[in-house]
Amino acid sequence: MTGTKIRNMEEFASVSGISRPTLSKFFNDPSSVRTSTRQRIEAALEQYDYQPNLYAVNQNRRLTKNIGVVVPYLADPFFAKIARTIEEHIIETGYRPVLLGSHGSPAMEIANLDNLRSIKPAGVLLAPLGRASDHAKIEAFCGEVPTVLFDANIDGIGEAFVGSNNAQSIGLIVDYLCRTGEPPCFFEMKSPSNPNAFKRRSAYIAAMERLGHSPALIQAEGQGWEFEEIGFREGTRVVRDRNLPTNTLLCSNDRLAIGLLSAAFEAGLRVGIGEGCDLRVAGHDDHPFSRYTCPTLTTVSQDYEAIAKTSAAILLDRIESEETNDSRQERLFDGRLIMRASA
Amino acid sequence: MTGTKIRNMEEFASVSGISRPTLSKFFNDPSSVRTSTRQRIEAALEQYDYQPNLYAVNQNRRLTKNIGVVVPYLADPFFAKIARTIEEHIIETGYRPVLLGSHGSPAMEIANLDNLRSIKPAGVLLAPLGRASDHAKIEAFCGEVPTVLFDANIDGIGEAFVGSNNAQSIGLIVDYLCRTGEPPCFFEMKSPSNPNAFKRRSAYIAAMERLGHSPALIQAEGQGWEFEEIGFREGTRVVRDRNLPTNTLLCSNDRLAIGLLSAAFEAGLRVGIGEGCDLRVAGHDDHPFSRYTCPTLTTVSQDYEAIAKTSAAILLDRIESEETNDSRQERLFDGRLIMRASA
DNA sequence: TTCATAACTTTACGCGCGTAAAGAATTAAA
DNA sequence: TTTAATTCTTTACGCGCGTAAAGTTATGAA
Repeated sequence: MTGTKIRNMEEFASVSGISRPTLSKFFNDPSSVRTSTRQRIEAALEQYDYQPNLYAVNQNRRLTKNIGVVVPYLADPFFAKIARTIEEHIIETGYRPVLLGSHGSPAMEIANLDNLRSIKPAGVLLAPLGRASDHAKIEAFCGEVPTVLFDANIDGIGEAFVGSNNAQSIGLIVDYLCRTGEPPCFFEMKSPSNPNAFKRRSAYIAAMERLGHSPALIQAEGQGWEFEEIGFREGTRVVRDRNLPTNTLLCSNDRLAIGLLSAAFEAGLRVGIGEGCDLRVAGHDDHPFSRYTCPTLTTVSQDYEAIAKTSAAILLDRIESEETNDSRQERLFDGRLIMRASA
Repeated sequence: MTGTKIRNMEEFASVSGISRPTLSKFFNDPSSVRTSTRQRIEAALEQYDYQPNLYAVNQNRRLTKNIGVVVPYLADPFFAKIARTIEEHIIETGYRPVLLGSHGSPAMEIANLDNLRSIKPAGVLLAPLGRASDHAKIEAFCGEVPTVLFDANIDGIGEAFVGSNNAQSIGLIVDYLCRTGEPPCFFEMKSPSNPNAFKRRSAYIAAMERLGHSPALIQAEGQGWEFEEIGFREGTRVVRDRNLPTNTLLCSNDRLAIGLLSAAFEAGLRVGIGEGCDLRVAGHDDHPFSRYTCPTLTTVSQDYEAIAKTSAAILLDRIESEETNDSRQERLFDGRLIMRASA
């Protein structure tokens, strides 16, 4: 890149001594040209500053190298982290990730998909909002664009689903809590927007019954994605009323637990496993902030890496094999117990 | 949208009875055609499902309607929030935001700018990493694409800078802390990557001297963007050594404070303003999680909304007036004291 | 050396749209 | 009603690249 700017592929062809069709092949897939030719082109690229015009390229390709990544809420570090991991895997394979957040709004989720449609993505990785999502429109989108769902499942929609094995992970922490103290009651939202929440509730009930305990649910009012706020509000109420059936609370997710811990702290309750503690609190997800709560939060970590890697791999496989799938696979990954100070 | 799919503008012209050049004008700027014509087109758009091919459109335009938004770290809720606010303002004005995070890596920051270059953005809003950034390459980029910096300034680079008035906001909280208890010492990173950190340090020193106190700095070792971890580590050390010059700590940002609070909690120190408290801790930024720390964190909130709105407005103004600016303006917004329980 | 094959060059067309130019139709003002 | 200004239609070209077809050159095995 000695600075000489090249305006188009024609011009680059003349300065590099390679014909334009060959250059076109090269830019689409460097390995599709002879090694000696590739080296000549790469040498020329060192000298001249040229890259194909993205818009001209994509206009003539039926499907682009873009891959949409849509998550419910980008300001949630959990989704920011998993989205980032997915992005890395996509880039490695030579595709271009396009990251979009829906900010908890079903309308924006659909708007994001519409926006993606206009950039003709090769495929989309979608973590849907869940119950609030416009299922019909998402299904229509999946009919047009190869889409793999992750994190939250919608039955039958998309090429595949990749997520956490809530039955296993909740079972894991229920076992742990029962083994080390009083059986937990389950702290969740009354009308959660995420399908995982329902799975976790069922998994909690099943685990409790398996161990011969009777399940108990504490359900917080509130809508939307301000989970900490909801956890704090309901936590304050629970602590004030002091009519808990047990001293152990298992939260449906870490963000609720963060709010709950804050409420317990304000009320002067000691949370933890030691002597003199009033309450045990556990979460689920291993949220990035759960290491810094007071006390640090015992939780179950999802296998981010595996979920990100697998969902990207399945999508790319579907894209490159071009086969319309008949078998919609569901891949679930086990959680891992993260023991900290809160339970 | 009765479902009849239209393949291109030509086809839409024939079914709508409007000539293609007029349609082209309409899609570029609906107000550029007569009202009656616009209504006929809009009526046709209701019936037929058509939208111009994004790639064909942008190929022929010198500059697109894309606006890049680059932040240092998308997994930081602070940046996620301000980026979101900026996105909203951009969408309102009919442009398309393209959100990119640099994940703390200067190389990725440059890669993001290179990626943006290839989509020919009309302009870019950039919150640079700061000291670690490749200033030369950023400057070169700003020479090609109208760029407004926000959050972190790099002297002389870009069309403008929009950020917080650190002198004011730090002064504000130093005043408050001195008024209500012991003068604070300043808790920060020894080699911070963000230019705001230096401004805040200077502002702290200036405020202390103005009030006749001698400033004291506590500088945490550590690199990168894991501020909570760094705050926790250094916090643990500080608490263990117990050689603080004062019982009040002002943290350079909330994420350091979150780590510090966690360390204080683990060490059994009582943080807060009441009787029997060992320590007061304050932060800066009003991080989304600072409402849920234990105790809740007293801090200074940045004026997200104004920073987002103003930086977007200045950029759009520059884009639409097409004038190469000679006067690089810097706009700073005052912070607001958020009094909570920690100080 | 011979020859089949792979890889290349040359030529040419098309993608969907921006946009310029010239003439026709509409609108608003006189 | 006449006239001038807008706004439209028609026609045509170009953007930068994908890609097909036919001919040419390079490659490597026999």
